[in-house]
Amino acid sequence: MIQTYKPLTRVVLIEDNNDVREGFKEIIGTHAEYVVVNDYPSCVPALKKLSSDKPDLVIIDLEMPEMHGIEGIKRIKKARPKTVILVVSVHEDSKMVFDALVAGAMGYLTKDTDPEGLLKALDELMKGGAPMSSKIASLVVKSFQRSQDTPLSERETEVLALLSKGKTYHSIADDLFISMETVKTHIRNIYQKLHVNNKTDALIVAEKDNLI
Amino acid sequence: MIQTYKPLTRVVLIEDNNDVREGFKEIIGTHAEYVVVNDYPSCVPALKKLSSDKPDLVIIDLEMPEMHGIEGIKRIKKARPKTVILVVSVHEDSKMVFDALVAGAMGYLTKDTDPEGLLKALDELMKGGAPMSSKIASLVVKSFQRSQDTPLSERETEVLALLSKGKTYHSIADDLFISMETVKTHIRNIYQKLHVNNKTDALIVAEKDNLI
DNA sequence: AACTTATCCCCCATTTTAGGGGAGATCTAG
DNA sequence: CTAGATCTCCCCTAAAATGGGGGATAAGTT
Repeated sequence: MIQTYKPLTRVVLIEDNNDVREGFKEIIGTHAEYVVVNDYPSCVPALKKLSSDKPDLVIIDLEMPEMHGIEGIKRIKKARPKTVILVVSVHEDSKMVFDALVAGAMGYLTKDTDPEGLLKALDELMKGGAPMSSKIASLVVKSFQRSQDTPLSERETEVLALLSKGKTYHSIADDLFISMETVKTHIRNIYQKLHVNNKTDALIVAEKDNLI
Repeated sequence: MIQTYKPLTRVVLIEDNNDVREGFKEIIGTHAEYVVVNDYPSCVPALKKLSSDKPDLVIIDLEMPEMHGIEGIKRIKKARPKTVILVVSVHEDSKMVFDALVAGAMGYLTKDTDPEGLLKALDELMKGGAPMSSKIASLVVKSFQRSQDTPLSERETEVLALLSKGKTYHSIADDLFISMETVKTHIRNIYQKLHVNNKTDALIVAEKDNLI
């Protein structure tokens, strides 16, 4: 019998805790479509073996010795851009989550995920989805939403948003169909309300307070 | 018997297709924790009744007559910031999705979602999650990731990223511990590579090509 | 050897920004 | 109805920032 139909998904695990790693291996082993080709306690050996392991999917922890998982994700994506990466971490703080996604992770589970949840996430990933634990998903969605209590008026917010895209007063004026003088006035008022006196500081405050 | 424990979650439906709306009503009616206090074929009447409906959760379509769902979301969030909003739409294009999330939606389902999926999403929302169909989730996650094939070097990308935050050459130099002259050189090279000759255009290209 | 990258320097003109003044129209809230 | 906020526009001026041109050196890669 010739097996050409549906090749197995090659999985690599990178997780420094031996028990957790073995647990993952066992869980994934129960699923017929996945094969764990290798597992490592650190990114360093995993990166060395990338070209022979040829993983379709990497499950990676973040807090690990030798090399941080975020750095590992970057290097894996650089070497093999098509590899799908799933983070399994205890961290639920936004910086860690966003850094991981920016680095190239497509999914992010917290460690309290149960076996079924893990397998479901793998299936979700392989069909092009982006599985996330609920806290992670809400972090991500909230990152799109701006603060509801802003000192700025709607028009000012609009001007600040264009300013943040690197537009000059002149092009903001064109975009909003108003004169450059009006743009200047808005910006002066914005600076006053945000207690700053230049563009850079205004954008730092805007970023911090989620005004745009 | 005094009922103080676990008040029902008040749900409002806004969906112009009568069949779909009735379907949702029926599905949600099967769940003991939710009560559909009202349902509307348009945002306009829904907004008028907001203060008496007092919804904890609004399920809303996007393409509707009289007022677009995005605008409806904005107004609902403005009037009742704590209301949780779930979009159920056929649209899977990124602009629509991001506009909805920016406007204040916490979840986004496509219309092929089955009844169990809908109820699961509601539960997820009420415990602070952000349920999304898998295509939507992957759109959202991908929005964090930058293009893998950039003409820019790592350092140049770094400089461009700081430029995009509104930093001046001087503060970029400080941030990267290099001289301002070096920053200028990097920026000149960036402009050449991106075929532009000013900051605004560079950032437009960067945005379009996902370089930062 | 040629190329890319990252770093730094000079000169110079133009563009952009910021701060000061004021003013009229509209709208909202007290 | 009045006071405040918002949005619009104008004048003047000076400082800050940008961009374009010319280099150069050192490290690293192909």
